[in-house]
Amino acid sequence: MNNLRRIDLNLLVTLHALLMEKHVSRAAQRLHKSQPAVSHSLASLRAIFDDPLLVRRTGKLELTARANELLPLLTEALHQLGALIDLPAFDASQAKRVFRLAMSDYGARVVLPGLVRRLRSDAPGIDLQVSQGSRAAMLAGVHDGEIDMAFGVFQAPLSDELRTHTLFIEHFVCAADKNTLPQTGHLEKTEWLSRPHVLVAMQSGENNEIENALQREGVNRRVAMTLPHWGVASRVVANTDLILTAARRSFDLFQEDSPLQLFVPPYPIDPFAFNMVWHSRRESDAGHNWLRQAIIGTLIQGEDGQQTGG
Amino acid sequence: MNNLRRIDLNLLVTLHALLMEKHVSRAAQRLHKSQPAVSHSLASLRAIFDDPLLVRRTGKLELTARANELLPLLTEALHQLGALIDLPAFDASQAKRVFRLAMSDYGARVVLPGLVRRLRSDAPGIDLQVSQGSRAAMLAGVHDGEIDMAFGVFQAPLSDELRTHTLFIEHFVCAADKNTLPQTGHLEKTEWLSRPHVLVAMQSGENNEIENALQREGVNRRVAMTLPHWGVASRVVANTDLILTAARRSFDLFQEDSPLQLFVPPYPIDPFAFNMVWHSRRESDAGHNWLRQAIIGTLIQGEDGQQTGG
DNA sequence: CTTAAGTTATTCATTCTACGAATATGGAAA
DNA sequence: TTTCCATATTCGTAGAATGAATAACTTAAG
Repeated sequence: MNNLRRIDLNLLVTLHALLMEKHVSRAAQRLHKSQPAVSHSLASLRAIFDDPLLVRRTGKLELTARANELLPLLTEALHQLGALIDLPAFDASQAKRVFRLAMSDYGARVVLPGLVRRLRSDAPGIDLQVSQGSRAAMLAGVHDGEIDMAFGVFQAPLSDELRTHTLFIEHFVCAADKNTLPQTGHLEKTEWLSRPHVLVAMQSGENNEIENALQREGVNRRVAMTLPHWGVASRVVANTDLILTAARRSFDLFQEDSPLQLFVPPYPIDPFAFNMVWHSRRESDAGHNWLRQAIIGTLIQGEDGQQTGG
Repeated sequence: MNNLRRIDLNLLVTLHALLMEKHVSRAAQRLHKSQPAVSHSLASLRAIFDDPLLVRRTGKLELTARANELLPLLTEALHQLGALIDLPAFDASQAKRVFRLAMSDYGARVVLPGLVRRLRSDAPGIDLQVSQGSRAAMLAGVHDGEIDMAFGVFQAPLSDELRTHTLFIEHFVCAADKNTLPQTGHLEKTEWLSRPHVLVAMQSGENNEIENALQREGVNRRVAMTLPHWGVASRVVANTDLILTAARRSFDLFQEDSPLQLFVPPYPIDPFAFNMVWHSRRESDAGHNWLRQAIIGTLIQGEDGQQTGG
């Protein structure tokens, strides 16, 4: 494909006209050019392909073997380019269609509010069907076409047919009742470890970046409570000495009168990439593209509004 | 495809570089152009596609939905064009391959001598396997891929997947022993009808242009002998009062000391088109193309050497 | 808020080249 | 040969692509 840089692609359009017409003057007419111009192009093409391409035979011009070989390939390729150029732009406001998304409740919390607002205003005809499943199940669904897009934490090297886009990098923050914290608004390692903790886990036994981080440091914390509901977790902490360490975006941020105080964990916890995954066959699906773009857009817009101090 | 004329296709190469790099300056570098040049191209592309294509987002350029939609299609189409350009020319002298041809003995008589000579000198590695069959069987063979090319008299509208090329238009001539003909060297209608005739027919009951012509005129001739062997037929006529009416090219022309005299039939007989037929899927097969071209070439070259006076 | 760094857009003078008018050349037919 | 028709060539020119310089943005840092 590098060689495309070396030649003038417009010559190929002229070549196509020439091979179809088998007549320089008529090809020129068809191209709205002069006969000498097309003759020039033909000379260039002959040099490029190192073949006469058109030869006189009993008065008429006929295709050489090489030209015969080129014609069908050329026709096909140019048709593709032609289709590309007047590909109609996707009109989201008129689109009527259902997309099937798969995500955890955390994903839903992060992705859906902004997206749904966007859909209602810009694409009222687009509906969503959200399902939930294990990472493997979601990927299988995407692969089989039962799911249009999956969201979550997926390890980078997926199947060749799957495409990934990192929507954002998520960090962990801690939350505790304001009244239980010192003036500084955060806890040092020892104080942090001495308090009881709440763990939010979709599935028990799933990869847990928090425990990994503590293990690396050679310390232990007491998990007084485990639950799978992000939204409930932050409410549980209020008016207790419990500490919740969870993905930043799982908190209702900037909530007035919140009894909770957020702070950076005293032990560094690996952030994780939250990804969107789809099948490569959907790459050229205008609607699918639009939705992906919309999701990316709403998440970036939401970024500012959800920014914490750190 | 008409719209391809309206835009500069080279812009699409630039577009591809831009979408791949997501970076104007790097795209320029990849294309060995300056940054302003690519920026200009980007402006043109934005006008053409009526879409920003690349937008700033947290510092980096990102693809719009439209661009995302275009990228895979564009990549595909440009790959095709790239492959087209450095398609290696077919090297007949090195080619090693077998072609399966189907033709009648008349076809063999006309096509093979010149073709085989050409193959031995220019493409010694190309072998031929010639088979014979009814018209329908030959066409079926071509259709199913068991036969690479078929030769014969085929009615114009064949299957959509089949391609036809008329190799030449064949006329009928008469032959008789020189000693049985008047000084003029030819026979008038009554004399011609009064003599016994030889009919060459591949299959009895096949379309017969000669009898058709006579029937149109409302006359009848006596066929004293029918045989399917073109080569033998002309030898049979020598030293008899028989008249042979057959395709011009079936005679060994310009044969010295031939006892036969050729002359134009007194009744006009419809000429027929002798065609080559192949499957459209072979259109872009370099070797197949070369052979077709070789066949056309040898038949045209042979044309002069076989020309009779009329 | 200001400055600095990095990137894209714009301007404009220059260079190139694709273009077409005129014409030469070639090939087939009469 | 001449005539006709089609392609190739020549060459001056108009218009487009190009890039140096620079403006305008955007983000990040001080």
